[in-house]
Amino acid sequence: MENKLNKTYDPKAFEDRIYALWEKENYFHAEVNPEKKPYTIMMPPPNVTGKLHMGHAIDNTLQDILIRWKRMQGYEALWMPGMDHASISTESKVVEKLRSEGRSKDEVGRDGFLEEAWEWTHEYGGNIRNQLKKLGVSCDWERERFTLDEGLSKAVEEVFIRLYEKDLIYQGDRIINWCPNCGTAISDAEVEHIEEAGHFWHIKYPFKDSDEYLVIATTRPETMLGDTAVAVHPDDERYQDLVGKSLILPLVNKEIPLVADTYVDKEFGTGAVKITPAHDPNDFEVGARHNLEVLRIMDDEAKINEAGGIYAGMDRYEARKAIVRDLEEQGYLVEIEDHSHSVGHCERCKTTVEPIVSKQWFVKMEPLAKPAIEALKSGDLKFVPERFSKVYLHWLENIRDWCISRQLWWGHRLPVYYCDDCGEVIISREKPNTCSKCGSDNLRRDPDTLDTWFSSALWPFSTLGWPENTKELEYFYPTDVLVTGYDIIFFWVVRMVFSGMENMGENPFKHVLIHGLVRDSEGRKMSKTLGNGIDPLEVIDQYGADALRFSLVMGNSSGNDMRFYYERVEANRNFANKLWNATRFVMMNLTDDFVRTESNAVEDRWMRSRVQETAKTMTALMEKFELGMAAQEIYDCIWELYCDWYIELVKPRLYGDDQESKNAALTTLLDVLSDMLKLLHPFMPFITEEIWSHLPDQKTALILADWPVREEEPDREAIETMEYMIEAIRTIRNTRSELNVIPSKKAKVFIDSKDEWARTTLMENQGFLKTLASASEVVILGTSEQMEEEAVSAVIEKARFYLPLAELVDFKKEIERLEKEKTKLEGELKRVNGKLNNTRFTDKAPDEVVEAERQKKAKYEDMMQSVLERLAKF
RNA sequence: GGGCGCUUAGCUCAGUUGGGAGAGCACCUGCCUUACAAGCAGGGGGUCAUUGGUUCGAGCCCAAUAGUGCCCACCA
Repeated sequence: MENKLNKTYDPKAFEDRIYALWEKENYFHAEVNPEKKPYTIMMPPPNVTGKLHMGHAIDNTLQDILIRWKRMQGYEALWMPGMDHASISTESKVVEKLRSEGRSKDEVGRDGFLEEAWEWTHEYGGNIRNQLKKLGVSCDWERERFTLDEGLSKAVEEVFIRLYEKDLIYQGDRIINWCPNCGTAISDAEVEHIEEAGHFWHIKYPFKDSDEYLVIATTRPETMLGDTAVAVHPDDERYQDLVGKSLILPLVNKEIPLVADTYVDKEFGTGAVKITPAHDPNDFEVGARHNLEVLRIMDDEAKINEAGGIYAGMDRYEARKAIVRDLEEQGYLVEIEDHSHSVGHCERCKTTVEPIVSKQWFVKMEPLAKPAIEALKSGDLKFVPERFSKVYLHWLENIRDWCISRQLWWGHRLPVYYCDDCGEVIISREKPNTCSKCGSDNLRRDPDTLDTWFSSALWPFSTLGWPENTKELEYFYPTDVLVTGYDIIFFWVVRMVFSGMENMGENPFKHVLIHGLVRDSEGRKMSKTLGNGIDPLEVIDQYGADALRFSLVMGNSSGNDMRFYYERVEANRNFANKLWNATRFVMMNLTDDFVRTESNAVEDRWMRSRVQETAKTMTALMEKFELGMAAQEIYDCIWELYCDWYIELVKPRLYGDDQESKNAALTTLLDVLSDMLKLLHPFMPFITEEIWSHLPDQKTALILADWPVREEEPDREAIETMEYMIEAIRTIRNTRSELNVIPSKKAKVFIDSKDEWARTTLMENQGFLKTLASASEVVILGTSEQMEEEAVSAVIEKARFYLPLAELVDFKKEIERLEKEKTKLEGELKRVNGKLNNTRFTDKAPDEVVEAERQKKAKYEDMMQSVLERLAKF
């Protein structure tokens, strides 16, 4: 066995090698195994052509921590990876590529385009996979799926058909959000509302049969070309007599009616609203109630169409200018008011979306939303942190039908056929040869594809083989936890839940662990346009994946955003280095004559107890998804307890002649190190596995090791002793440091104590005072002995130390220090007594709390007495 | 308009059944102590936004206020 570690921690030297080893040994693979309990996580599939960013990094780090931990706990842990075809995103990239080659979609045709898209997918599809591997993800690559796989496509088709047969999918002319740039309909969730400074144009609409007119206000004057009515509130006295009369639509010179509808807010503006059914969702509803004509005045590129008369051919903003100008020239424009309002933008390309009436396919949401709401309310589905369930509920309770058809080619094509002879709509798994109604063979498949989220909604079961009744589905579904950012709750979490409920009859995951965004150091969202994104791969290259992972987890709480600081990564790299060197230290002392030796030394028992304590605390935290706090636990255990204390405590034994004691110390060093590596492994998988491989007698890889929680009572006596010794060492160090005594200058330590236990403990463990508190000699003062006054004193509970540092002793300073200590103790005693003298406290507070206060009081009183005795000498 | 966060040391943040305020970084002092200067030992620094309430006891629970950020929404 290679027994040497390089002198410095260099993650690049082993991270790739370790990952390759895990992969080669197939450690990430999970199989249906009736002997074990399953634990399943579905990886949110990244866009196939995407590039790893900090969002992926935090999301996958959290999942990897959970899956590695559960694997170690003995679960059959499946982490299902895969990628998303990302229709709109990929399609626009391919279109862009064609354009750069001087070609276009129409030119290459549908089949040609899909060929290009597949090529693109294969070219870039591997990138993010390899980038994820750099991060250390232990997902089951053997099971990797793609949303356009044959199996997943079949699932999509099946769900579409089943929903259609249940009347939960329908086709209709409805107002949808149209992105003129992407050239497709998008769903409500894909619209981003941004508050913008705009205007209110107040416009006169004259009555046909009189000189009177109404003033309406609009933020989108160009839509007036499609006005087919003006509406007022039925109870509005101002307009009671006018309802039913006709108005002349300015510029267009068309007659339109004045209708009454409760949708109108009497208080808002003039109380009269222009109605454009084809370009506004509310107006569409009003139009439907009053049988108004739905007049579409824009084409798919948001240019005014033929219906717009002289404005035809103009872009919507051009038309707006022209119309305002013409209104003003013709005396219809009353006023232009500044007005700030929120405007919908395409979530992907940021183009202002145009509400347009269009024939599209929709999912009827209400019946699907109900079970999803119930899943949460019954406690079957839980958000961590809990507050996000409110977001989830609010969305579901106000949900509108989901527009699922997209005018794109890259995606799952609708299993819909139209008969060009009789107009029949046929939904079919296979392309029918003839029309089921008229027998014609003049059939045409719907050119549209489905919203990408329609397929990702099925991810938790489609990846396990649904609609086939596979053994994987039976075993791994429902999954245990879904990890994702809060920005994806509407898009994905909600849709997975109702899809799971509808198709599997079971909610797809028990817990949803929500994390926040990784922001830049100034708190801004990382974005391409701002150029403030930090590339995880660069961070890994510079500091290693373990340091990055730890930085994304330690000291963070779920659901909250975090700022990214290189300083933090550096600190965590230093932590890795610390562990590396601690291991090196242990290995250096492992000589050939080492044999495992049982140990009874108090510091060994103490260290073993403390690491068990850490293991138990971490487990409890991780069960509550408190990964940030669990990380803090192991960090402190390794750095503070093991490196700063334990290693220093046992050094004399390692350098001494007592081989048995040395072996016992080494045994403890190794055992504890081994437990700590296990505990740290989910968080820092690379360095722990690498170190592990250098430890003696390891039979399996660390990734397969057991989670080191044992049924063991902590050694109370060892803990009490060591805590006392640590306090003694700290107090002496303090005093020396205040006097600027360098460690190399040793001094005698006299112990003055009436307490038998304290005297014994300090004397039995005087070695610690010698090595860690620079004591040249430790001496117990007899009861009658008087300490020379040329000594500095230090007080702890049950004992007083004298350090005879003659030339450094300054009575004035000594008195000052004692007075300071006295003041501090007075404060503590005042607080403790205040509590204990309050009968309401002693009566009502729990016994253990009162008892703890009594013990503190005894301790402070003891120390106070010691301080006063010493002061009395001067 | 509705909802949800946040406000704790100079900076970034932890602090989950209410019981003596923490970490990392930064700062100051002293150490090249044979694992580690990517280190060691020690130190300074907080009326936990404000006000009121509940409680023997509040950073934590409740109410209000202020500042700040995010999400939702069909305010023409």
